[in-house]
Amino acid sequence: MVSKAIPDIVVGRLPLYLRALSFLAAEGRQVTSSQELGQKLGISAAQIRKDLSHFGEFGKQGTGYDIKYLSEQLRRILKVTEEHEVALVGAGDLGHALVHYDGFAGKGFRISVVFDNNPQKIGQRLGAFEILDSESIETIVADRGIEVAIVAVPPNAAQEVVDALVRAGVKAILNYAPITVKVPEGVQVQYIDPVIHLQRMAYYL
Amino acid sequence: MVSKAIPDIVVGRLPLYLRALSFLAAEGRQVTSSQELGQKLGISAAQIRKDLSHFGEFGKQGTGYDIKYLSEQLRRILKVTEEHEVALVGAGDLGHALVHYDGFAGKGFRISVVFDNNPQKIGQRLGAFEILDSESIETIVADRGIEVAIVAVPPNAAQEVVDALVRAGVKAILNYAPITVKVPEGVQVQYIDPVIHLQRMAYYL
DNA sequence: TATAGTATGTTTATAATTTCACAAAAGCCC
DNA sequence: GGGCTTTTGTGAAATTATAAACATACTATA
Repeated sequence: MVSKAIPDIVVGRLPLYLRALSFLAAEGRQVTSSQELGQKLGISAAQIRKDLSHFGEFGKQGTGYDIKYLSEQLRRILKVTEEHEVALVGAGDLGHALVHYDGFAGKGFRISVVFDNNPQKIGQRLGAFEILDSESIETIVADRGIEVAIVAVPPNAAQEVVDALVRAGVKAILNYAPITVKVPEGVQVQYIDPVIHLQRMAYYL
Repeated sequence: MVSKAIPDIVVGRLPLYLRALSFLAAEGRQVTSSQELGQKLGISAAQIRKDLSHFGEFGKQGTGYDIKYLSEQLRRILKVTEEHEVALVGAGDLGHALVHYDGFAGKGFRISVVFDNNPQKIGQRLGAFEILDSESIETIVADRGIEVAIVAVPPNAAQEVVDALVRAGVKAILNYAPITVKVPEGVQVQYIDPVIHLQRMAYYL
């Protein structure tokens, strides 16, 4: 395999493979195959092999993939071997849920600072965190070298928050606000909006 | 345009168009173009026109699209003109956030019943709802003819909950639990897992 | 050690998706 | 009204993605 640009769609599937491997590992399994993984994920075995082949050779013919080894390799490829610090902006219901979410553990991310612009909330505690003033995003996020942020604010505040995060040097933003935000080249945004998912399914009802 | 099977990927973009149109409408705009929409969404103008052409002709040459009219048409196509009742399973932090989320209003969905399996929570109130026993999912969801559900329970309970929802006749499930669940033909599942999105972005850091 | 059975990695073929390019229609302005 | 500009809807072309097919390598077993 020769190093070339990897299609986004391939990179997008790697976390799914990693997640499936984690579950197999949790069941005490040692080895799996592209066929088994594909079955679990609803993806063809050929596609999984092809996706992995972009990055190297991780399996053994006749046997399959060592779950622990492939997981390690995927974590390395995805750069989630160490935990990235994450700045959370928005200490509402969703922010509350995210701070208490235990699904980040061991997956490469750790919320390490929480901001809100509501004077009633600033200085209060949210889980283990003191809620900081959104005004200080630029300085604090930049000082700590945080590259990843989650935006969980109302839609009308989202662009403003994103702008501050970008100025602070954040390179990856997970946006729960249901608006498409503008960011400069080199900054990534992904969106989570339950309405979009529900509407996609409603078409087929 | 001739009626044929519409690619899923096209259907998947329609909610994005609808969302962008809603924002333009909220700004008081009357008319837009494929170019403007594309710019806002990061999608090419040609693709938007081609996507829409699967369903009919909604624009006017030289002018563009009437925002109100196109929104109506998209809502009709997506079957979100009326609000679908949604069953929410899981009254934890995430369930709490979803019940209080105001983003569903006018988008075609309304949470109308909440379940949990924790005896401490059953019978308590969550927002406007009394939390019902998950054991009663099958009867209550079926009786009310609910077709859409949101699963916000821990991963080890998700498959079981999904099975109950399927038996109750649910046809569309939005799953926040980070596992791929098995459902029979004809039942749709979409997933929301922040870790997947964060890991996708981490690759490019 | 030979044979049958598996499962990978890669090549080839097929399918799906996106982009391009342009005719036709509509608005605008003189 | 005529010419200019804009923007749609849509075939054709280009690109990208998926699936199929297969040679090779490894395991197990007799």
